[in-house]
Amino acid sequence: MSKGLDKIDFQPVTLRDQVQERMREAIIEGHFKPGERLVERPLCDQLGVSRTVIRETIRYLEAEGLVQIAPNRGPIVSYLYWKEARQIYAIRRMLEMAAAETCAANISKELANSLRAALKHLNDDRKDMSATELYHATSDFYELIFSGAGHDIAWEMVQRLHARISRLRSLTLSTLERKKTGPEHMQVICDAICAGDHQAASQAVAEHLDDVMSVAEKLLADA
Amino acid sequence: MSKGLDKIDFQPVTLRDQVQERMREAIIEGHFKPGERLVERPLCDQLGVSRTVIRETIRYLEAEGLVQIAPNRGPIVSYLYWKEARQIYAIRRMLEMAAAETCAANISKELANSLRAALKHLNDDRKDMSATELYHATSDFYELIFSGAGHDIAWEMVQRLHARISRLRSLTLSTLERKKTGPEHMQVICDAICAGDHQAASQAVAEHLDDVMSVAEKLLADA
DNA sequence: TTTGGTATTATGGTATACCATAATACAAAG
DNA sequence: CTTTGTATTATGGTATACCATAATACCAAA
Repeated sequence: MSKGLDKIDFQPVTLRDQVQERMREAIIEGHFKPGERLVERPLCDQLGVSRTVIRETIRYLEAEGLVQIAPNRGPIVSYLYWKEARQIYAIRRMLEMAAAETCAANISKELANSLRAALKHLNDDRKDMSATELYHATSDFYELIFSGAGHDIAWEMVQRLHARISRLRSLTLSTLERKKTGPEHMQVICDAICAGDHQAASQAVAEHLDDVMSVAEKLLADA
Repeated sequence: MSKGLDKIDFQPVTLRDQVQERMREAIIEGHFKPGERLVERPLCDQLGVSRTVIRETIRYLEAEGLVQIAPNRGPIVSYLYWKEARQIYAIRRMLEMAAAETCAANISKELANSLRAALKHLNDDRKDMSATELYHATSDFYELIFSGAGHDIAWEMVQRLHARISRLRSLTLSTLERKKTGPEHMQVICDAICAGDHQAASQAVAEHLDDVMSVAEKLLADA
């Protein structure tokens, strides 16, 4: 129990935040297709907010890389080519390997339990989870790894990178039905980290991402 | 020679772009101190633009991590603690090592010449360069490495990370007078890459960053 | 000195109005 | 029928004005 009263850190959820969240989700989930124009005034009507809010949101998403500005045409949903996806996977690979390694080195009883719990939750409820729920559950697992490693900035970057390629995820999921190697890999990763074997942890993450990447590559046999 | 006429890809430099550039520079150069409030209307007056532009700019810089939003107080220049700077250096280290390695593996005569030219420019004109010019010249050198490696997304990330810690740069420069190991390290890096020795290149980059990092650490003996 | 109220300020949010440009449609001329 | 020029429309870009709220500072009273 803390002495005195806890500070109330009520952070007001601004309209912007909500709009940002919704538009980001919409892009990630594929409701807006790559190249699709994001015309401001219709968006205002749809979301019931003013143009200012929409425009600020678009600026934010532009910085995140989800939206591009076509000169004299306005914002469009970013295209994603293999050329870029490949780089994104490579960066994620580095960041995740480092996080797993450090996390394994810093492993504690509690952290190990949290990791196992997250994985168990993911495996048990996999069947009756929507795509978004599954995404969040997986994300929770990885977040534990990054926070366990003290790599919160890297975690933020990974999330952003992930958002940019997440439109592929719907494809990979639907076409390959997750190939079932995903969960296995995660189990191996979890075990290695909990055992404090940083080398094995790093290795397991690398293999997992190589796998995911090769699947994605087959799908993007375009530019 | 291309057949017919080249497409003119005139991208209009919008007001936003200019304001973004100027505010980013101002933060990076330390004209705005960490924690300083960025009050919108005075900024409008100073820059001679409308609030809309300022607000959009702030959203963008917020996504970049240079600006934070204090609830019910508005935007402030982000604080920077060693806890975060350390992570940023670590990430940069990974990305730059990878870029140097790949660049060395892909080395060509022309690329080697460009690299050497960039470094020569940097060394020759070092004395009569302003801090910003020196920054840009250094940046040009690294950009060659990243583009030579085909890591343009990583390059973008490195630039952003660099912006966030660049306020330290003014400190490191002024207090240690650049210790003179910087140019030496860059020479080693350049030589290794041009020789196609990817292992040495990667190693040289790592050493350089370890060095920079240790300098920064001494300065940020705070939180 | 502490309490309480008031005035100011900055912000988030909204609504418009205006202009320049790009796309489109359409009409006129060859 | 094709080409050229023009008019319309949609849109992005910019600038202002307005309101409600929260934070702050300041001042007066107990």
